[in-house]
Amino acid sequence: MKYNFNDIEAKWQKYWAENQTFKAENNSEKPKYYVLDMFPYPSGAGLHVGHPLGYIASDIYARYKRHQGFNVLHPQGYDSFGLPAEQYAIQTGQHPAITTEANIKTYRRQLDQIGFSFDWSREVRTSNPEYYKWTQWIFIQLFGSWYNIDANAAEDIIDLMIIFENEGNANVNAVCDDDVEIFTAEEWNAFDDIKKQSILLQYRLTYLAETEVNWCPALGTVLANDEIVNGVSERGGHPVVRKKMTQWSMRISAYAERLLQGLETIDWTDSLKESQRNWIGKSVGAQVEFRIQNSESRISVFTTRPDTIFGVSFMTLAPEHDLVLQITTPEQKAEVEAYIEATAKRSERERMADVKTISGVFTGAYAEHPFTKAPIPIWIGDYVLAGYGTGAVMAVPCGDQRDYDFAKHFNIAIPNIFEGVDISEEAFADKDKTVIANSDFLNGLNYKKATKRAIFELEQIGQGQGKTNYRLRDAVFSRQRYWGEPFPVYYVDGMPRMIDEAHLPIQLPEVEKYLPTETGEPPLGNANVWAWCTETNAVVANDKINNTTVFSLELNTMPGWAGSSWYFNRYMDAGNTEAFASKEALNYWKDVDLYIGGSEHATGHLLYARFWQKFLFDKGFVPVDEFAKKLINQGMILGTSAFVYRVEGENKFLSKGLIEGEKVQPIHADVSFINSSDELDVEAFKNWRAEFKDAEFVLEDGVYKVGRDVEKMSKSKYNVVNPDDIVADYGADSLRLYEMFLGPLEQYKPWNSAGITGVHNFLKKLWKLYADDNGLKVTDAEPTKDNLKTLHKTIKKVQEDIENFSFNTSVSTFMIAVNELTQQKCTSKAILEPLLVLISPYAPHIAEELWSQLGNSASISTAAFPVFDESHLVESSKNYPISFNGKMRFTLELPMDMSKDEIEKTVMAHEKTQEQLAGRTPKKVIVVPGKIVNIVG
RNA sequence: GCUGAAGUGGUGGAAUUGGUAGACACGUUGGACUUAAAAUCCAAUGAACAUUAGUUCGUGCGGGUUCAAGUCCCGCCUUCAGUACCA
Repeated sequence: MKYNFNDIEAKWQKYWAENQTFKAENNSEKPKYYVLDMFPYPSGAGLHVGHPLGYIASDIYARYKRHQGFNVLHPQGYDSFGLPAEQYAIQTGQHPAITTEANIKTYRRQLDQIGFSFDWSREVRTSNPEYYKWTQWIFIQLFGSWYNIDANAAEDIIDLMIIFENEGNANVNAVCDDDVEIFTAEEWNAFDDIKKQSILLQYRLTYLAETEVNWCPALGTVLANDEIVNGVSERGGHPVVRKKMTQWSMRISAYAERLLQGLETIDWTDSLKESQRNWIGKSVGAQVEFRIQNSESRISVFTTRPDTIFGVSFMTLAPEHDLVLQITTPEQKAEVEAYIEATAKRSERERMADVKTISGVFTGAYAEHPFTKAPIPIWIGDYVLAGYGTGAVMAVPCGDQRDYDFAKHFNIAIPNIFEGVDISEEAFADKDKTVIANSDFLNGLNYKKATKRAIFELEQIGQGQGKTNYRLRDAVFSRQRYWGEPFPVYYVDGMPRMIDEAHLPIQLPEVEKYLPTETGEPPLGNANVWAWCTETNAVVANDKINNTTVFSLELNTMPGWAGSSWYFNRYMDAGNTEAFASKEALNYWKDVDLYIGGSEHATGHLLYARFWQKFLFDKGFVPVDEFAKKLINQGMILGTSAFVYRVEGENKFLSKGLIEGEKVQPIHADVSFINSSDELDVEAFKNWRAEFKDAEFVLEDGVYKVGRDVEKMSKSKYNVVNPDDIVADYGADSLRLYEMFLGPLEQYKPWNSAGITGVHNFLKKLWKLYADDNGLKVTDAEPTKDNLKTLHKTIKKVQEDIENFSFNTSVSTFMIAVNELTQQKCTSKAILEPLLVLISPYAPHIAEELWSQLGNSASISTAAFPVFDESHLVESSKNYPISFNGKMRFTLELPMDMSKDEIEKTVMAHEKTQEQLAGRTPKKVIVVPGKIVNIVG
């Protein structure tokens, strides 16, 4: 019998699929366990060896939990809406659905051959209408809800309307737009429908609002900040302008505090929680109102240092601030307008990057200090961001370095309000050491007391109150793209209405072109006929052929994170057509027990998903308000790129050792042309591309050496290693073991195919332990003491490793176990059978094959995890290292049951000890039973 | 700047949390088998000196605590990741 991995793996993959071995049941006597991977976007390039890393880890854990007797849910699906398929459609005209379908086929084939224990009967695809029906449904729920701060939960918008009808909105404590007007019940009832709708929109959890965005006219879409480089689009280099657009937004800010608090209840990595905390950016302080001289308006500022209110010597407004043009004096008008224009030209990113330049303009206007009534000059400056707080600051130069720098630069006074502190060189911002001076009623108080007092006094005169501010902004939810979820929205008199749930899903219409329309509408505007919606249940909608648009439909689509914000709930009951999942399924599975994925989603997907989950929880649709108990970030597997060096201006390549002092241009060479000694297959490289065909190669020692560098694996860097090749050459089990063996799961590490022979050899040795040319070697022989010791040592270590997610060390443990058992010539079934169960999460195919060879008819995945028995590890004696002054000298074997005193006596009487002491008397003897004896002196 | 993580042989990485540093694997060297190669097996492999024992030095750097420090404390350096004019 030979270890023929290709046949074995194909055989068991087929068996698992046919027998639905890993199908999870929605009700079971067993305890539930839900292991989830972040689902992939099926890109056209297929999988590289880096992608399966997290899936292998989660698969090991899922298989382990099955052995432990859990009912394990381990699903997989596709985040199948996304930009690349749309880009491809723009270039080729091929419908993104076709591209996506083809890519998914490739992904599925690649995943299948690695032998994952996914329950494919629950597969989800975010681009399937049966799936996005429920994404649209959740959107409708958000639209129909508002956030009640008193209840600290989302509530039905109808309840809010009832309050408005009965008592107006004066006492409503809601998260809503800042500029909501106050009205009485009578006023509300007198409003017309449009007015009512526009007010409600200011309360809804998803709402339409004018948002300032980066608009790229050439691409016809909004760009995120990181898609802009030096003021032009990253893709194509087209100009980008700041533009106000009406967009859907998600009122995630309503959940800021709960998103922050919830972090305490979940077992996620500290770095990830910290990222989310920073992103939410809570700061506690006060909102202060400043009167403006000769004006009815007031400037509202947020400050974390109300204790320094007497140190204010100027105010700064963001250039975009609403009041700027209103308060600017005629003398300063020209200068201010020039400044505003200059800053508007710079992208937000440029402004952020350039922190050193101090710029600003005096408006000519003065505010009035709330207590001293002294005039305070009002400036504008681009170091104040319109998007944070109120877009205005009270500048306290003695207590804030930026204010200090600004004051110095423009020669503004810097009054000192701190006791015993020198501020001639820099501002003093140490809250803990603060004692206030020159500040009227705050004199002599520390930071904490002064803050409290200042807020109290501000409240007394009606010019401020305590306030908590969050950095977290509401999330823009509209995209001018084709390949995303359509909104279930139509417009009547400019007001959005939801399409009745009965008509969901609103399917994507067919379009000729995937670009924006000539009139600048999003791609969905290209649809000739798109008929869906209903006011009085009649079919009405955009129909360009008959020109019968009755109610226009929303033409934007949802962003990529819409579908991924709730998919974990869909897996619980993926086929349900009545609800996104049944109550029974949701109550049974509840939440994800273990979630594995990349840390790059820290402030995107993982925050939005928590937000939606909390919303669904508030509305009673899900039983828990955090969707994932534990989360692990797998590191990335990087590629080792290879470089050849072309002499500039010539078609001549120098070997790595010869480039010193030469002007060469490094060019990526495909890593498949490189052997394990970094030598280039020159012929293969020449045939790669026409431009290299006639190139000259300067060798060293008869070979061409390439340079190497570790980079992200990517097609464009020609450093991609395809798992298909590894599986063909070494088998899926080798790939699985090797990916784990490479290093700690969370770590970033380069792929290096050279080492895979190590784990492959291990699998061959494992096979040989069970079978040789004459067939199966396993017997019913009684296990020896050594056999049992090896087995139980391995059980203990492997169990600990899996529970700590140190999968890399258990691979070593297996190697040691197999080496020991081989040396012990172990053939005992009582040892070799449980050993297979230990190995099967890591290398399921070989384990399953040998398991069946041993005469088991059911899959190994139904076997129980072996029980650790400590008694096999207890020894009768132990080698004690004997050290003198901390330096190891020799070891002595002593019985385990010896007492401390007896050990000391025996050691001191030993001839080697006497030899070492050479007649001297030791000062001290330290005995640590089971560990070491140290003789000092 | 801030936050988080990490610095151990030629390489990837172990070290039961303060107890014989370098497990396991790759690589390298030597050997066996073979006409030869591949495959397989065996041995050596942190450094220096001694080449028989052995000795000394070694976990980014400098201190400290301890009988004993990769591990704990203080002060630095470097790398990676995230984030950034947040009032």
